[in-house]
Amino acid sequence: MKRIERLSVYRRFLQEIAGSEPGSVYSHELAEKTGVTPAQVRRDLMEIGFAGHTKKGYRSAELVAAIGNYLDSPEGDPVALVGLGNLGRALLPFFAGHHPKLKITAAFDTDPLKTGRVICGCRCYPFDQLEEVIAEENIRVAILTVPAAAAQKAAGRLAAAGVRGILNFAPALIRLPKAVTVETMDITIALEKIAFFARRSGDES
Amino acid sequence: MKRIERLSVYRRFLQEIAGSEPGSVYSHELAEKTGVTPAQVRRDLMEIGFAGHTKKGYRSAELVAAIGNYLDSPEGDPVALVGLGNLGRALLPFFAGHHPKLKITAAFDTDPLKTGRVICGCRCYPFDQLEEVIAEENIRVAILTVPAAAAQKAAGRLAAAGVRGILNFAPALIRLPKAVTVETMDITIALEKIAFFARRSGDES
DNA sequence: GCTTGTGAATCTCTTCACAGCG
DNA sequence: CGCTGTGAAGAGATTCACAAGC
Repeated sequence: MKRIERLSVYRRFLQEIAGSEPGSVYSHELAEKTGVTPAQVRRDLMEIGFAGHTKKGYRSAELVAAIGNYLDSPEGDPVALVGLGNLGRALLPFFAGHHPKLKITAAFDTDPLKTGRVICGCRCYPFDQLEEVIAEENIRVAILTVPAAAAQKAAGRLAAAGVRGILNFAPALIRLPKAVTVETMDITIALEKIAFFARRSGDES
Repeated sequence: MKRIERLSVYRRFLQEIAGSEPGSVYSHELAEKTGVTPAQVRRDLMEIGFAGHTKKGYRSAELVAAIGNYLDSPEGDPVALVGLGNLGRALLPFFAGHHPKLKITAAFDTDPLKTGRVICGCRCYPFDQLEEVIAEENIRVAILTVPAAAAQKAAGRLAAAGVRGILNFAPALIRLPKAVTVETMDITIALEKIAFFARRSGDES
């Protein structure tokens, strides 16, 4: 559902301007600043049951709260990071302290040189302890940054351990029961797509 | 267009199994292995004008060639990497030598400590030389891994320098003339979405 | 005049289902 | 038979367009 992503984007924009604005936004402002149409903004907010006021728009602070109420789990979600290669290690500082509800609290790797440490406030465990730690910390969300060949197996273990959502960076198809949400961010495929469209538009050379 | 992504995925699968297969694939095999429906596979291949043979499926080697012919620019595309923070540096080894058509050939950063070097076969330039190097190497595709606050400005310079497609990792809306393709991979928003669905399914605690 | 809220229309993408063929 | 190719139906998501309210 794309609406969920848009709601995140609306919220981020509202938080960025918080303080320096009159307390309300119109659908066309929100739309303009987030790259969608005004009708879409209104439809999205309607869908989560948030009402505005004719002529006065939507109260910003309340809207942020409403979106948070809709999207976030109240206590926040601990996140596991599986795979401490280049990409995995780069993601740790990306999230460290940046998000109020999502925190990477445990990382896993098979390489003993990488485990036992604490990086960016995140404790690194050997891969063997995956089930144990996930159960202990009640982790439901994971980021997967292992090599493609190891992805399906790791994902299966995550799901079996209780994880319900996986953000997968490995260029591999992951097959899991549909109760588990898997979103694959495949950088190579995204680049191939972009190169394709880049070639299409304004082809000169 | 999602079809482009699926074609990339089909190709990758076919390349992975190349050699260890009978030379042909059926739409249902390809579908099964890439997570789509057989009808979709047939429709996609039809759309790029690749014909199979009733009862014998699609010739693998020719299909790979047809997809390549459709997707790739024949000479390959040099890619610029803008921003050598944690994420940018992690992407260099990710691509180094892994893709026959897409190679990161130039990287840029404002920090003089990071420039002047060659990392993973990619030369690092100061940000000032962006226009110059992009013109010289005829770069059309870029990956943007600068902080959100710098993203719009950097994207604008890239577009002005001739870049036609940008893969943006900065959590920021980028506004450019529509002749430039921008695809934003927003990790935070993807995680928020996954956490949302993770909470929805199998909610127990 | 300006907004929001929303049914209806539209557009886009996916799947169905079957003719045609080896 | 079992498979491809594809028109037609279907499902989703987006936009239109306008009533209602300030």
